Amino acid sequence: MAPSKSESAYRLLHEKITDGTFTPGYRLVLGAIAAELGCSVVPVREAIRRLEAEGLVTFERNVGATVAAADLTLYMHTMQTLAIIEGAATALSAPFIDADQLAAARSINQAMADLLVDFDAVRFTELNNEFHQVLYRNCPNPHILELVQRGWNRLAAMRSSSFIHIPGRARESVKEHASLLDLIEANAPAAQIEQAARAHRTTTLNAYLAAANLPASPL
Amino acid sequence: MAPSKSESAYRLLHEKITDGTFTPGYRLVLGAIAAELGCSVVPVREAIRRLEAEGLVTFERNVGATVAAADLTLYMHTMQTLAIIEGAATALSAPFIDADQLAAARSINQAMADLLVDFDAVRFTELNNEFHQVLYRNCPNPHILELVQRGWNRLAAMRSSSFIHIPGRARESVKEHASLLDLIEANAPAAQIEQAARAHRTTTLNAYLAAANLPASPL
DNA sequence: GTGTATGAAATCGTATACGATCCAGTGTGA
DNA sequence: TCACACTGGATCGTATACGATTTCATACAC
Repeated sequence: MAPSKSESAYRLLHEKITDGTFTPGYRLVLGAIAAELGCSVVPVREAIRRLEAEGLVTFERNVGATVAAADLTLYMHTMQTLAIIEGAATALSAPFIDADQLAAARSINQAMADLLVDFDAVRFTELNNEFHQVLYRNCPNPHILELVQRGWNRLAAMRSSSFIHIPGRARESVKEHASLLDLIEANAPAAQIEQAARAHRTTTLNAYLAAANLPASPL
Repeated sequence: MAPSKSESAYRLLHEKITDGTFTPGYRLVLGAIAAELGCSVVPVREAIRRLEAEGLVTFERNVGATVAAADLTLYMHTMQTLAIIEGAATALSAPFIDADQLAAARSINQAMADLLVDFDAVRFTELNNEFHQVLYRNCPNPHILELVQRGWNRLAAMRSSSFIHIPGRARESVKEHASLLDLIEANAPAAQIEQAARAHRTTTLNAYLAAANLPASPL
């Protein structure tokens, strides 16, 4: 069955926001979106309400919706939250990661290592996303998985406007990934895996914070 | 200004779901809710979309919305997630907790201790909620605060149907609260506070899991 | 030149209407 | 008795319409 108009509108907006077509601050005008989709405003309103509840857009009564503003601080905050939740997701997923998945993760990480020679920040980021998502693909806790997804969505939405590449981090990142995979392969205790996964994201976060002359994250 | 109909509908439903009036599985019929509120269905639909995005209701196309189902597993999962996020929120808030707040927290905990003599589970739960919320009231990270709130909402929504009191936990809980407050008062490092806050919720969670003959949480 | 009133255009908020879809209960034939 | 097509009612999905609110440009007073 064809998706409902409301669903279509939701997907369209979600995609355009997360892929950077609509940058933070972009004004979402109901009528215009409805016209583009060839539908009325009612389904579009619903879609926007959902996006609002997910934190991707802000909504002001009688004024309208805009793509959620994202300053560096919010970016950091999101990274921080994501660090915590991702750590949990990875630890919970670890017992269910099979050999294929592990191999895929190693292969992605190798591709990232290869990129270090002739660096391409955009491609590196893509691979990085893939790597992380492979790890908790079969997380048994749908609630945590949903929170991780939300975190990544926010990051993606912000990245276009505030992404900075930090020299040297890429190399460390690849190493940290490898260590994490080793832990998982060795069936390390969940708490240890969680700690490693969290530390990895926190280290990245702190690199960003340092680059912006901000104090390091306390966690 | 009077809240919009959409906002009213949202608040009404949110409240009824979280306070247990509408238990999981309860069918939310658009027309009926609209009639009760004296408005049309359009604002009600928007409200339900928001609640759906927050995980409080499930929505099936052409069928309708129901209050999100909650089995014991989901309850546990939510507790687990909350443990992690709450730990972070508490740690981040600690540097901003002033003397008044600390005193308030101690006073609430004392009231909980007093309740142990002539136990009242409902009142104890209320105080427990208050205690936790005092701790991260001025968390500097709005994103984390939002996630904590979401977690509590889910718990509240589920509690009416699946709340179980575990004998003996109350006493330990009060002790753990006191230790946490001591750490905060002593300006302990954030990581240590986070660990204590997380451990507190995880211990509670594991008590529930044990009571249900389920394996303990790995984190 | 600065600040304030005014009005029109843009946009939002919601009611109403109606076709589309689902569901439960009924009847029919094997 | 059971399986299955049918049908009526309940409910959802969306278009359209219009009043309400905001915004911004313009005109005017000081």
